[in-house]
Amino acid sequence: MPKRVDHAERRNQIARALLQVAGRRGLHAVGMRDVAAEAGVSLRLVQYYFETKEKLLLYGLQRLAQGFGERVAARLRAAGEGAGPRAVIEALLMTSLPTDEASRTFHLVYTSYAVLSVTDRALAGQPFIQDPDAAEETLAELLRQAQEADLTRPGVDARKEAIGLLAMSAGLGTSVLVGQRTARSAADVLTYQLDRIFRDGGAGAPA
Amino acid sequence: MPKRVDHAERRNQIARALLQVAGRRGLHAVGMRDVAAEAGVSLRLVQYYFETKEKLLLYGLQRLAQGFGERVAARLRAAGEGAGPRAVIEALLMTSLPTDEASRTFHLVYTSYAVLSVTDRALAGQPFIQDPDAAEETLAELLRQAQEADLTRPGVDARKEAIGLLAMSAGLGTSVLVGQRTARSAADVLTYQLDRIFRDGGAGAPA
DNA sequence: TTTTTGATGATACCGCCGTATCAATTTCAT
DNA sequence: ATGAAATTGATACGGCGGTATCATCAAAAA
Repeated sequence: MPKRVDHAERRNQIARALLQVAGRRGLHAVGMRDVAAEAGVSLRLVQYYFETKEKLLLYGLQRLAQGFGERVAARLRAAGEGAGPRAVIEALLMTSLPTDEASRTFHLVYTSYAVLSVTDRALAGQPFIQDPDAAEETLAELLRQAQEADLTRPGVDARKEAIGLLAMSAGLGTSVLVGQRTARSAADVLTYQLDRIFRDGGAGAPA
Repeated sequence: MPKRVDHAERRNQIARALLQVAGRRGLHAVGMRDVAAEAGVSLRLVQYYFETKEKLLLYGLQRLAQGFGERVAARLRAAGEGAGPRAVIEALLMTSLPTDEASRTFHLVYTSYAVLSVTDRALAGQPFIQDPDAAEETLAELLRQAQEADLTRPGVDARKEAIGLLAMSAGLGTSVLVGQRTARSAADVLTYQLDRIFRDGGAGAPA
């Protein structure tokens, strides 16, 4: 009968616009009108697909996390098939560092969301304990596997290392974002930690 | 001549009010009127001491960093006089974790400032590379001293560890803030790292 | 007591932002 | 073509937030 349009695709297009503007001018400075303009669409249409701004933000957050997951997966694919635990862990940690535009936006906007979630009830729900929790679990499991394969040095606590590494990469990401240090030096610090955890001879062995 | 009032004290009072409101409702939600109400003062007076909101924010940021420094110093004093390098480092790292109301506010507001500084030119200046840079330098120097005193395990890179520890404590602080983990478990992770860096037998030795 | 400074009050301007309204118009599968 | 869905347009409301104005009152030092 009528005009058929992929609803989900439109929503993603608009959410993408939201993240682009947020990455450029900061999430706090993003208005509905800005999103509409960035998406090349009328303000009315943004209201049409997301009745309220809050819903738009929520959906944007989901898309942001999803995009991050896809970038991790892509990096893993690029690392080859039977990549060892260290390569997987490296992919996970390095992807969150603000190197290119995508990861920069991710880090900035994600941090903005995190700050908002502390005080705003609407965002305080699951979205901010779900994804990081999953990452922690994944990383801890990878470290445990590495231990069983005798790839790690003695005295390594898988869970504590997982928590520490994720926190460190997040903190490093922020320092890169604010211009305190380069992405390169941040990556070096992470590599240093991995060299400490893993035995010599693995991928990306120490100098 | 006329009524004499401690100008600096009034400014601090107002700035304190700003930080209190920011810690409660988030920095993004703080208005001039809120600050005035929190300080028990008229809106007009806030304009009187800080002509513009931007100046108020800048001054608030300074006060925030200053308050943090004072809390570190206090914790050091409490740790005793001739505290070893590890105790000093612990004081530095643990103070930034959101345990009580003061440190919680510090972390939240400081992170908000950091996010803003990425996109807003007014805040993008020194204030965000100055203090963290100083902390990094201090920490690196402390680690070097510990190395010379043979208190550390072999293979420790003082600077990389300094950078890593600061980033980790910042990241852990955020995860505590958003409710992902407790301050206690975050502290455990930091202790674990210090146990790894320092030889056994120092203050706060491993179990 | 006068004079200078601190402090207040009420109020308004202006602009932005989220939201709402409603009619009009384009697009397409049937 | 026709009818349902998609999309737009113009526009407005109400609220809030930073800033400005100006007159006024209080206080304390000279």
